[in-house]
Amino acid sequence: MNKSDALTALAALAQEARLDVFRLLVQAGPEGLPAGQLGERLGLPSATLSFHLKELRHAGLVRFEREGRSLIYSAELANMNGLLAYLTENCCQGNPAACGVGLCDGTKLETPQQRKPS
Amino acid sequence: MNKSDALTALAALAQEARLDVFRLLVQAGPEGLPAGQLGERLGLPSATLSFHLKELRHAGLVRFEREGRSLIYSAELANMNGLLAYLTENCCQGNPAACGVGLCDGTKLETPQQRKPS
DNA sequence: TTCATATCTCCATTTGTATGGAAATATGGA
DNA sequence: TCCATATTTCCATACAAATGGAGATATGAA
Repeated sequence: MNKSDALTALAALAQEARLDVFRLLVQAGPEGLPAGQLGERLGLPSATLSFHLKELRHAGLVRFEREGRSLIYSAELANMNGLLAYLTENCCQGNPAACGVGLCDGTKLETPQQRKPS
Repeated sequence: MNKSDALTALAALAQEARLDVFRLLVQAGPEGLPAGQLGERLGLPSATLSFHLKELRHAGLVRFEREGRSLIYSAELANMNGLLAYLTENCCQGNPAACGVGLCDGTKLETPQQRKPS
């Protein structure tokens, strides 16, 4: 995952309809869901849904395959993971053990350095 | 993490300067970095940097504390983790073991359902 | 071939975001 | 008190993204 891909993916997810669609597909898993069902569940007009699905595709976050008259969309989990890894890369000066692997929470550090919220 | 917070955080990260700033702070860890050093390392004019830091703050992704004349910014790692958790919530029909915990890659599924990319 | 279904593309309108110079504010030192 | 430093706020300009109706396209069934 490079910076440009990460930016495209983040921009794709930074939109309510697309975030909803993506999370629904993540939850659906590799089986995926047909476009029509996505639109129905989320209450999106077809033109709007199609626009957002295209954005998600261009961002590499979903794929589709045709099945009869339906297009079955599913999440690109590997790319999602690449994005998460990009965000957390070298967390805490490359000392991931210091703040928890994968989900870095800083709580295990010896000097928690408490700070007031801004 | 609710949807609205997730959207705000994603929108904040979907911008090159802010993504750079945030990753630098994630890497710096709880010690953080002064605003000036961020601007210097990333080549951002002060007004531009300040604008982006404000966005990141409002999104709950960074905090700051004053130290003399400098403002020391650091990443809100707990909120970052909340965002990642929100994205991967109920991955693969709530069967996280099926696709790897934390970083869900789908490779461990019994029926990988290979699909052509779109 | 003709029709119904599923989805997409086109496009005009509306809305929101990024940029950076200039001036304002806050802190600490002389 | 006055100045230098660090950072912010103000603001005009420029650019990008979301929406959804109408019509186009693709598939399968009769």
